[in-house]
Amino acid sequence: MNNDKLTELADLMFPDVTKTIEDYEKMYPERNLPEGAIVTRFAPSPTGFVHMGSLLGAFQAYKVAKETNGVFYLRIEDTDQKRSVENGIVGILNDLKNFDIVPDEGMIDEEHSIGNYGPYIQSERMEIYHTFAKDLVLRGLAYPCFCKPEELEETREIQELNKERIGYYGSFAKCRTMDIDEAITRIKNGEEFTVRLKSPGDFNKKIVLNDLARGEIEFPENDLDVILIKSTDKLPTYHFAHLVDDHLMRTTHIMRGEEWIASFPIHDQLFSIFGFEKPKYAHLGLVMKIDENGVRRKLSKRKDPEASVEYYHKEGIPKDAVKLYLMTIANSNFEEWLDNNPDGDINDFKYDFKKISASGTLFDTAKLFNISKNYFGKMKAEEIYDNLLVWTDEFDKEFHDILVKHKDYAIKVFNIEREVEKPRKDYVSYSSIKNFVFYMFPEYFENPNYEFNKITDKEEIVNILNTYYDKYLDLSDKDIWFTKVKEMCDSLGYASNIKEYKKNPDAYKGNVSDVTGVIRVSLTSKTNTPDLYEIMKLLGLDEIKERFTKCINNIK
RNA sequence: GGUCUGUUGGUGAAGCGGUUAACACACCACCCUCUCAAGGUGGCAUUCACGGGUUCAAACCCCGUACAGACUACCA
Repeated sequence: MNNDKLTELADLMFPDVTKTIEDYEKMYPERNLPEGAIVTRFAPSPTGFVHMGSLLGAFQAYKVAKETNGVFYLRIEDTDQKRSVENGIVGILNDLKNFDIVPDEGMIDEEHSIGNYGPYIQSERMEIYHTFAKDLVLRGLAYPCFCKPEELEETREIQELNKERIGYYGSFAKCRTMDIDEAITRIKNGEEFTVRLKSPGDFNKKIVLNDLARGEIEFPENDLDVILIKSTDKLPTYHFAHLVDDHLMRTTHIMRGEEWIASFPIHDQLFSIFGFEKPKYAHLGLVMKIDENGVRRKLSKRKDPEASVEYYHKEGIPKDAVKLYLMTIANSNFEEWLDNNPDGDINDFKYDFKKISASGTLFDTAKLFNISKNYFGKMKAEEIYDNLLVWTDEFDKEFHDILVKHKDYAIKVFNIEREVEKPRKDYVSYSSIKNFVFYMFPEYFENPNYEFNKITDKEEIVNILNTYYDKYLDLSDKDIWFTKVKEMCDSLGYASNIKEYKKNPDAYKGNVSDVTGVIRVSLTSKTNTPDLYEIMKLLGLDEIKERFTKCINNIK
């Protein structure tokens, strides 16, 4: 009896629909992929940048797809205009690219995409969503809802007051039972409406999610008549878009943040209603931080600079170091694997859904820095030079020019204590390098700020520098260099043997380290540097003389 | 209020009924040493949020409680 009415209603609600679900099934056939191939996606809003937590998810989704010869694609979820930003897609693409994540399919710039399952931007999939929604209306499983936000708010308040479950369900779902004729009339009158699911669920029945990361989770069935299509822009809500897009794009695995666990019953119900094959789900732990008040909370892109992926790019933390860190929080057995495969490539590590940590992870920059240090420790001087050139070109032009000008010299500087058994590990990022090497470049040594500490007396400093330059300076060999330094110590009343000095400190003015300290500071302005002999050799006799003189003249 | 998730040292965590409760980062001490970094050695949870129970035996199983978090939007 109702069929004609239902058809009239459905046509009225979705005048733009010209195709059927069948048509789309044909347009987007099942992917022809090898056995076990996993199809994943990253589906951000076009906000222009990627949040650390999102990157972690994208990183894992990408990794799994690559490992199984599957597909990783980028879908833009722009159904909420408030979240959209100009050039938002390109920004996201860049952030991903900075971490070597290049989608196989999806958007490639603000307007274009690659792949056969598009459009990959939701605002262009309007008719598709409407086709699916219309099907539901025709089957009596969705209906127009004319409730105003104020009315909804009212029901909510009543529910709160009576301590009832909050939401649009059962007798609270006013439009659910509306007469079709009335609905038709109201639509014809131009009234705005949303499209709601007529949920067949029973809150007293249970469903189970078999989460890849967490095991079985039990829920009551969904009985909320959730909104599928919004009223003003006719765009779908996340829940509906998830169903339509992930089905049509043939996504096999949904890897998303744990904030989505609670809406699983809705999603599961939607897939059931359409009889679509259900994807597998892995809900990932959130990335947290401890804020100023000592409270653990979700990393926020507004408050925390380190939440933005761009931050690491600017800091010059090598992307591979960040990836190593991400992997350690993604899979808890990764660190052990790395220990056993010190030269192993991250691509050789096998991702394991069971090793996803369920609890929210505190973002630990100290750990990241440590990983980065070790990473720098393995790099060759030439590599550092090349990468630093790229980094400075973007972030420190002045330093960039100096590096270009003194290429060979700079590489030698980076090579101090590098290609040896136990290379030094002090660089944590490209941005930190300048602080470690600036004094090696005359351009940065025009007005040094000397940090003398042990020996501070001007006359003594002058005496040491002059004596050293005149009689003991010898760079022909490291042993000879140090022997000479010690000889000078003896002649000036400093202990050349530290153990001797410790036994009887009062017998001396100080010890070798105090004396080399003076030389070190006069040459570099700093008390902590790499091997002094190496530095002096690189600086050369002329520069040493100049710096000694400068020091003597400038010291207060 | 409802639904769900989580809780092992400062941090990330291993553990899945019998362990001295791995490992890594951080921290501390000592050693090495021209300074620093690195490296070496050792220390750092008598105890696994708490309270009951099951058991010869529990961080691991069961039941409560507490705390933290997520969702409960015409946001994703």
